[in-house]
Amino acid sequence: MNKIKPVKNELFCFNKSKVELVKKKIPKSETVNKITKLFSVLSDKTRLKILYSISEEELCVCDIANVLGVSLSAVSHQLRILRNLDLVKFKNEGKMSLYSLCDKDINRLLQEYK
Amino acid sequence: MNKIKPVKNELFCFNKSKVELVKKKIPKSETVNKITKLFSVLSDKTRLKILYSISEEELCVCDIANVLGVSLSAVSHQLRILRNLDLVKFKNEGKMSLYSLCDKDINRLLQEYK
DNA sequence: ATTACACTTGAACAATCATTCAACTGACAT
DNA sequence: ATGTCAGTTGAATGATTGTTCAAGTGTAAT
Repeated sequence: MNKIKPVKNELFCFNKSKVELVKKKIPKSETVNKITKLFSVLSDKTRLKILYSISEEELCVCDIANVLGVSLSAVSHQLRILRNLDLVKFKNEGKMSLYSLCDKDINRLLQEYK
Repeated sequence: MNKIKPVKNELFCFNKSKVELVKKKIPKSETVNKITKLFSVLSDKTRLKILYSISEEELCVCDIANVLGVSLSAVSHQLRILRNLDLVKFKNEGKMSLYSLCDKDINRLLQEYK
């Protein structure tokens, strides 16, 4: 109690040579960004379930909403995010939009962790 | 403008039999939770870089902080999250804590997306 | 005992994000 | 042309989350 610690306690210790070596093993920031972005998209329950839903057959937005039990709007918002990452594709059929998975790697990943 | 739409616009369309079929293909909610939790942990740059740093050799917290260029405190907070998911293990050596990866699957995943 | 060191931890803050609501668009049927 | 249907979109809101700051451990050396 009442100890005084005037200086920021963020200082160095470290094994400099080891640190320099390890630094080289970290992927470049562009790669790190891409990976975290992908995992971030996969880290939401609604989006993950959407991907499972359309992994084998294409579905309209309304069907997806019914499968998941969430609102149309919520699904549509999440589909946009999935589209932005090129994880899903869609085609218009009459008034409906039919969505399907368009990334084989993702499908493999999904099946692997199921 | 000024159109009046009194009712909620969340209503049904859907191919009922298809919906019921697809519902069965979605992993049970416990599984979905586990998967999203894992991906969520992997979706942060700091945590991802920590995992890359200690994927081959164990490091003390301070060295990790120096590798990433972030504060000790930030690293420590993130290490706790990684510990909670059993992705990393650590041992005390004198005053230092040496952290290392303890999940082979994760290491494979990291290398695969690098 | 005291001090320094290598962390850990809780509270606070700002930023990000998922969902809802309401309005809008574009296609189709009448 | 009007209305309905399937979906999109923007704004608002509440929740979650990453970092910082400050204080607190526990170990080891003096």
